[in-house]
Amino acid sequence: MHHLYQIQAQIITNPIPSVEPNRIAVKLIGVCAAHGNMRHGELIFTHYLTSPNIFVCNALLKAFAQNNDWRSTVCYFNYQLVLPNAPDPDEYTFTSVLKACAGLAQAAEGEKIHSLVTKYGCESNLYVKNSLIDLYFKVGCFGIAQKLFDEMDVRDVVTWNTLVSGYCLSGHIDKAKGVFETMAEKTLVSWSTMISGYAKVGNLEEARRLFEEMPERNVVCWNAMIAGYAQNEKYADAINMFRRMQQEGGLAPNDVTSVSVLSACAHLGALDWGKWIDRYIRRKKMELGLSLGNALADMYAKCGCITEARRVFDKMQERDVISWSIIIAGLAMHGNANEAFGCFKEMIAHSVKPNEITFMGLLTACTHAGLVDKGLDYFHMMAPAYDIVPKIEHYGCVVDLLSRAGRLDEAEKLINSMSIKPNVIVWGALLGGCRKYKDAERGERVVHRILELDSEHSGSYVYLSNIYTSMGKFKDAARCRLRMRDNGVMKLPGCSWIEVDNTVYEFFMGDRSHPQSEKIYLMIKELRLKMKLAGYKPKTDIVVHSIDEEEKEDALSVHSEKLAIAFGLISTSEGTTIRIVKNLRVCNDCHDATKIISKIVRREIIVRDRSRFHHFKDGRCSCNDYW
DNA sequence: GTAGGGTTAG
Repeated sequence: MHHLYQIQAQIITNPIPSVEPNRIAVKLIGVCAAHGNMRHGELIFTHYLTSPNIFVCNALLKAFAQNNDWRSTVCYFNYQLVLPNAPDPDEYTFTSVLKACAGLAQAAEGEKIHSLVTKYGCESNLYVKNSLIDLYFKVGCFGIAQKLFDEMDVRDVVTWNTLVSGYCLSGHIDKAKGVFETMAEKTLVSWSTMISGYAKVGNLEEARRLFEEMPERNVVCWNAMIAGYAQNEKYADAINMFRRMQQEGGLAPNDVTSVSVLSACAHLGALDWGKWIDRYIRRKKMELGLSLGNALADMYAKCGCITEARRVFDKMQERDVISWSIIIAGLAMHGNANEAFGCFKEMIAHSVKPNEITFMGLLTACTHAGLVDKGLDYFHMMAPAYDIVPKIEHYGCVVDLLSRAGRLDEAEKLINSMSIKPNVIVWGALLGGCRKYKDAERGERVVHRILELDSEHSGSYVYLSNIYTSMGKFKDAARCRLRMRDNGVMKLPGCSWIEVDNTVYEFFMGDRSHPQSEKIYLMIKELRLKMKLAGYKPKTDIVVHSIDEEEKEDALSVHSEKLAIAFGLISTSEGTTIRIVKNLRVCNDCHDATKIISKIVRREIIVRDRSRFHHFKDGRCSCNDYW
């Protein structure tokens, strides 16, 4: 980048008489675009050129379009139209601006440009036609796109690819497949388009089949496959694909690959892999742009390293709403509510406008710290101050906030006053409060509302049966459980992960499938003995189905996180921090047990559950038992 | 000109 400034300075102080300034500007803008520094490219255009010609105008538009800055592309195009001495747009101009319009999915603007294409006689150009087809697909006008395609006398492979991509984007995957199969010539782009098309509709088997079948592969199709897995919650598959890419592909992962893999790591809590990518990024000196920086910060936050997340965030050159939202949500997950609020203030000071997701972060920060009124303040601030209409997720959070604090009346009133139809999650949050504060009457009412919406809501059945049991209505409780079984209701099985030596091990409740299972159970037995000596009493009252005390205790001791912790203890060296990720919320008993275990074995144990992080150390937890 | 990427309640 440095030499660019030198060249530029030289031109300004010492213009080369024989060279037209526009020619130099075209080159400079090209360099700026390649470096992603369009602020500078814009400067060259606006400040150092007295009479830009068509070449330099096109170079600018192309540069913006290349950097996905579609708004600027359209903006400068419109500017060119109204400027008195500006050159007329040509087919190069239109390809750039049509791409930008497609990116913005602006139908009205697109139609306006289409008419200009005709006016300036560029409609017979193949590039322009291909761009028009793409545009019409992206604004949802399949009919017009197909008609333009049908009317063409000459089509190239890009024309066909555009058609396939258009049908994929609009969800007409079968139509896309039909076109794809009739194509005489297929390029890497054709295959990648189909692969990502299948991935987008969740058909990973078909995506994979095409991937295995294709004659050659580049980074993009590997990325499409990895991203497909990551976006369909098959995070382990995404990472496995990434491993395979390195083993057999002979291709270097790029920033897009890293973003997908980091997202998978974040979801799995696979810190070792995440750190590996971080080192890779540094080794390859990849630029920490918005996407990559955000993905990296989010990975660290979700893997329990909030300090590291903050370090990445601070190092980023540019930060957008997403960056701020990630860091706020990260702090919230770790229970650092005040820091999250501080970050929000900082964000506003940097004049970044918060979005709905930012507020989710703030609200969860309040939930995890039990700051009810602060949460209500944020909730009521959204619409008037920031023009964000609260969505069902925000209501869910606030109902949760009120319910946990025992303000059940307010919570129920809020639900009944909602302009959106409350869903199972909102009611479920209230049900949680009813359980905690033993409000059986309200609880029954809520259960009925939930079962109206979802007859397979396992939590409701379990709750109802517990209520009946505690009231001594054993027959009702039994009937409830029977109904649950008859409806085929299954509780989501508890599952925990632990990463040891770059491998993610998965444990289910009562799991005995692990090769070291015997050792694990021996460890649990030993721990249970030591815990008893330390005065720990299992909280057996939460176990519904068994009667026998001994049996209840057994059921508790094989919760998946206990298995994962036991495995962690036998397979890592003394003093190492143990990191567990869990798909459900950690139960009361496991929470107590883990606190004591951390003291007995003198280890820090970090558990990420469904909603937050618990840092167990020396018999205490960072959540202060509020979760 | 056509393919691949980041944040969202329980």
